[in-house]
Amino acid sequence: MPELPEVETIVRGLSKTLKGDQVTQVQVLRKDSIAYPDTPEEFAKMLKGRTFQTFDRRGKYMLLGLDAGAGLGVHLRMSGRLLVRSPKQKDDHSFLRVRMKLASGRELHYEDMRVFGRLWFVPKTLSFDEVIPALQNLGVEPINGNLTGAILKELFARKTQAVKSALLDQTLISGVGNIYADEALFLSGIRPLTRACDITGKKLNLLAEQIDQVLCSAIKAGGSTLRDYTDSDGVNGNYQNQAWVYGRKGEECRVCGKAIERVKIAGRSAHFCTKCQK
DNA sequence: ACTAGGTCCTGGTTGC
DNA sequence: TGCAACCAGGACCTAG
Repeated sequence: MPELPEVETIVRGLSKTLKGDQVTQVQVLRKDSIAYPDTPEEFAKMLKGRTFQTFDRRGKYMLLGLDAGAGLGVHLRMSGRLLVRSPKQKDDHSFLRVRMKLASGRELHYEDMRVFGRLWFVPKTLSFDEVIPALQNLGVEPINGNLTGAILKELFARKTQAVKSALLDQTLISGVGNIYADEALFLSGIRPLTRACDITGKKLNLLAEQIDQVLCSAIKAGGSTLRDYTDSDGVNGNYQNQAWVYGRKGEECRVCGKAIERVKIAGRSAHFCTKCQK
């Protein structure tokens, strides 16, 4: 499940390999994967002939700028992948949802087992924000020092929900998902069920710092190794091997040795250490 | 205004 | 061994 670091890694990869390449043919194999325009035919027709120029990320959204003022938005959700493939490669295409043939002779594949991810074509007459309304409501980018304890204090001031749920709310903070939320809470010594508004200033400073830290470390490591995640070259990242709590239910805490607990919070699993997190 | 829960989707896991 | 039921999870929608 790609979160901010994985999306950032993919965008950086694509900017190196895809810049200047042109889409010569578009094949939509699963119409559900297209969020805009309404029909796959329109999507294919509009995207055909466009050239990739810029590569940006906002939260977990990829924003790819095309020539003639157009754009392509991509959200991978759970299991989406955006991969540059050589047509000679004998890959498993069972999850291929959109195939984009390129002038370079390569193919850009959108693969997505669970079909939760979406692609948006952004015509020159509209902005990314207009085509993908959720972009307008995204919260603060939590890396590069953007997120501070003071900001968290303001965001959490009236939030009675569990801090874990607040961290996953993309309108508060954009890009944090289940893995890094659990990891940042562990590193901050905060239990995921703590009400967001009950966390003190000092802890909020630490939490802001750890969120930034854990995301940047993952970017440096090339993103997480997850069930469904690979970068744009199809190479696995390697962060997961270092996970403190995520996916480690019943295993020993790397700090104190106590068994890692897992609970459900608002429908999401949360992993934590009862001794290290108070 | 805010929060919790259901929904989508499919391969993997669990349980009978 | 075989098969059905259940599970994971991000964002969106609805209900309370």
